[in-house]
Amino acid sequence: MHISRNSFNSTFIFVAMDTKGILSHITRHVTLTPEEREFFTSLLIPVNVKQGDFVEQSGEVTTNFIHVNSGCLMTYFTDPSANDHVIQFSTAGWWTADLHSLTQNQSSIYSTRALADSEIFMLPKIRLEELVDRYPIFERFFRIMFQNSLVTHQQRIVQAFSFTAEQRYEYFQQKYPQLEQFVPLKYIASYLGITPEFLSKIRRKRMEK
Amino acid sequence: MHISRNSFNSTFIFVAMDTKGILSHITRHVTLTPEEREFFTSLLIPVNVKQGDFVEQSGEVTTNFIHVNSGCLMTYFTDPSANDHVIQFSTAGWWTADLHSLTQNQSSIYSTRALADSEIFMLPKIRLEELVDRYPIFERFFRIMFQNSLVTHQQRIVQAFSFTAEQRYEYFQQKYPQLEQFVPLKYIASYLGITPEFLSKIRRKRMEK
DNA sequence: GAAAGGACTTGAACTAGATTAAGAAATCAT
DNA sequence: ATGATTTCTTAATCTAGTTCAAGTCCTTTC
Repeated sequence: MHISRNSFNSTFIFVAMDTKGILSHITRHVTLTPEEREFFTSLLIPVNVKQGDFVEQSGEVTTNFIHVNSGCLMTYFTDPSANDHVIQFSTAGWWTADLHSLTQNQSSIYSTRALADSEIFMLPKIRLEELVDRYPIFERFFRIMFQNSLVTHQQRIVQAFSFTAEQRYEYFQQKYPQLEQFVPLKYIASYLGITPEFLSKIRRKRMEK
Repeated sequence: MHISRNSFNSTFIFVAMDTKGILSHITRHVTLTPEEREFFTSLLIPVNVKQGDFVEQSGEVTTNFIHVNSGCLMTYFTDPSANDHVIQFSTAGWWTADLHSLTQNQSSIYSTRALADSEIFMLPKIRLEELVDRYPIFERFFRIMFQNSLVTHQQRIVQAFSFTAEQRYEYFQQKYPQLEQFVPLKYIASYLGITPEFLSKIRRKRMEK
């Protein structure tokens, strides 16, 4: 999979970064004391990535939860025939992580790359463990977050099996209207589980209507 | 969808039921004090259901988490064309719930029925809220359970888009070897996202090898 | 134990979507 | 600006999986 001309860049840029966004996403679900906020933000590692950079690479063991502060990431799976399948796009406010790799300490089958210049926070797994041990309110936050994520995942499974490609495309447009404007169509096709050629046909058919 | 000859049975049978199984599943992930065990089990509503009975029906608002103590349940989605799609089989030790209906108080799009006579525990949502408020260790338990469930859901999405029907069938046989022996093939086909006719063809092809 | 309904299979015709190959349009590097 | 690389589209051909229709076997019921 090739994005722009940028090659793999392992030199992350560390910077000061605004934590308002991430805190407001958390306090939408739980209430935090100033102490909890302070400790939480002290664990975050802010990183700037450029379009095309890898954030995680398949084959390596994942050690971080990732939160997108601005920009957009894409997580994809490369099958044995070397075909890529986009699993998720993550825009501002989203979390992403390979939970299997993270919890089982096994090498990941997913890669995550930046689709645009992005600001992200990395939260190391061991820091998260300290966090929830010390402040159980974060246990609740992640419980709620995973619970909501499960709803989305279940809907995607239902759709994969009961919707046509065209219906999945319509749903995608409704749910993520901003994404289509800057994500290359081939990645959208991959996310929908179809070829770029077939997405092209669907788009033409819909234009003609 | 029709299972055996049993008709809808809304008269659940309440009985004493062994809580060893459910407690051992929980203590695999977290350690409980005797007080926590006691309080937790006091919230559970044991129910016996017969093969074919509905446990939850689409169109109604879900109010319970469900844990299977013995037997087997099936959760399915009925699409606008009245075709059923099996989402999950739940055997002993599994939890099931429509999290969307449960958290948003909206009517469920899923139905859950017993594929065999089963013993289940129902945990009302409001009781769960009391539980996690009082004993945060259960917040952790459900966080871990949802986290693990997400891994499984993610794998199913990957497979839906990158495996052929035959590969999905092979994976299903490996992962749930006991299920094929008593679950009607048409439900397995539905779970795999194919027609019973096509599953038949796959099975024949594999027999000939 | 006959009849009836459901479960599973088989085969023929069909379709959603893949593959291959090529051209057009957009983007990027120098 | 120009050439090179990538993205998107179009069209022809092909295939995995569906639909429809019929037939067999098994289970349940009276």
